[in-house]
Amino acid sequence: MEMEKLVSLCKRRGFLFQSSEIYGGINGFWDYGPLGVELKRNVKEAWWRDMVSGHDDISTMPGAPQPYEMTGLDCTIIMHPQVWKCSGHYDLFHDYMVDCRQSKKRYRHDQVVGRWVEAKGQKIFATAGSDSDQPETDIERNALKFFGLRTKQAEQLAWDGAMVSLTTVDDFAQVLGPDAKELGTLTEPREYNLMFKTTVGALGGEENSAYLRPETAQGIFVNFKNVVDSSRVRIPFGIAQVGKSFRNEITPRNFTFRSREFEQMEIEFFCHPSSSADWYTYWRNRRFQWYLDMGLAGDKLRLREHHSDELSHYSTGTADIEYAFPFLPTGEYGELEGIAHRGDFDLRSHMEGKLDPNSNPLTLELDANGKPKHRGSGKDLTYRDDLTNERFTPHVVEPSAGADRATLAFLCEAYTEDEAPDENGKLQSRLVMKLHPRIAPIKAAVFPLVKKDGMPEMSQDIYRALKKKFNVFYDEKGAVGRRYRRQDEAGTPFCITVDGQSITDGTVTIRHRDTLEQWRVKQDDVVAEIDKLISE
RNA sequence: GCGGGUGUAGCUCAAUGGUAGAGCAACAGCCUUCCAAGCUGAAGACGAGGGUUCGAUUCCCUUCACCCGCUCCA
Repeated sequence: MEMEKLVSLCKRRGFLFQSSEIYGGINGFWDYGPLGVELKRNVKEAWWRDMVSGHDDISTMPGAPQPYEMTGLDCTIIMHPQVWKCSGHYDLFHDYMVDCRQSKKRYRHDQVVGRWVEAKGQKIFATAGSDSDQPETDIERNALKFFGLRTKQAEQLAWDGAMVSLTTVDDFAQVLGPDAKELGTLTEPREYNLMFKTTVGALGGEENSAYLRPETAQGIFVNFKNVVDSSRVRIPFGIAQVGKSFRNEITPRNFTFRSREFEQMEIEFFCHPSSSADWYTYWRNRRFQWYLDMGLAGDKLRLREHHSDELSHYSTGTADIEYAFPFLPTGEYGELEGIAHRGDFDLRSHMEGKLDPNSNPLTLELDANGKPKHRGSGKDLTYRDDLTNERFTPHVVEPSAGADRATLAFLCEAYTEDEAPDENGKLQSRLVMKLHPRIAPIKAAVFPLVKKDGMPEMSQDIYRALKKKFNVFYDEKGAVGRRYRRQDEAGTPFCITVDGQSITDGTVTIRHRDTLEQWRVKQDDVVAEIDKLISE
């Protein structure tokens, strides 16, 4: 399937539009149209229903170590800036970069080092990149090469001062980039802030800076104590949240796959350290099965367990659920959801302060003065099991899913071109979105076969009866075959048609989107029949 | 961020330095008793900004977006 065809269909039928399209669009932002909003809502509601509100707190789920509780949360997009400092996002997302126009390489501004040097009457700042093992040697070699000198002519280089960072240089016109042959190929340092920055308060300056969350997870961690204190949940339990997150992706691409504003469906599952590995396995398998149940099947969907050398040392497991999106090269997969065993990293970070992710065991990251780099809340986020009287910092298993990515995968999987017979029995091409009935935007369409003989009236009665429970669509215009085809493109799984026989015996036909089969049911049974068909 | 490509109606595509055409879709009617493309009618577009020109959708510059390849991806 070619991606352009799906993009075209999404726009034509109102699944997805480019954001701000009348102004030329904005890179990395997408809008859901009338059909798309229903689809995405259904995806999110199916997730919430299956993971949270429909979860059985009493029974032991297959594969789970024991019964567990699930609860929800909806927290703000803007939080205290310290949240992101302790979580590690602030440091990781905040860099000044310079690009070399000639070598196409990109460097951290503060990690490029160099020396002022003069030869042949010209003074330049020769540099070496941060990956250099011997910066002094590399700087000299680059300078010699630039001036067209041999190694034995090194005495012609008149050095001015010691090796310093590029941050001390204002005029880039005299800078020789680490991999450049000419001067002035480096761009001005640009701030790469992967978090969206905003200002709180109408008069806010820099000290009032805040960030749009790059993930929903941290809101759950900082509310962990609130939930425990207010809801009578006991460990093990999970807190779920669905909501928007924002990341300044460097290269948004591939339709909605890498968007700058996107929606996450995340669970933070809190458990005793001794059972966290079992819970990790449970969630990994549970989440994989969910996508299978929702219609992503075959070898396009896979569960990829990270190798041990990919893992943080505090994690005993991470797995990605991946889908072979049509815009990716053959054999490559894109991430739909990551399930991570995160140990006690997150709760400890918000108690103690930003932890050094390279330390083992984990310790606070300190600044140049030996003080904590980012101070934590100081609040006690440990948990006391009042049956055993044991106090511990819970471990966390995090199934983190992308709502937009899941929606996109369902759209890709559903897109089907097949053949169906026309009125003469001749096969004609057909475009059909084979969406799972649970997520289909429209559950059923109701048609009078022709617009006379009482068929519209009977159809409208059925439409109204269905509308009380489902999103259904009524259409009486044009040839019935065309109406079927329109619903096929929207992914409507069932079409109900009132024909001549309906008027005499009170039965109507139900047509199945994928098989084109039709069968008759009594008018009074239509709602129950559709309900049954959608729930299957 | 770099290189290449593409931007004309809702979609797919034409043509042109001198008022932009078509097919399909959509809309209003007509006709139709089960699987798109029957009849009639009306409607709808040169991504944005600037320049050259008497005149620019066309030539030039800038910008925005999309696609491909690199780069990046906590």
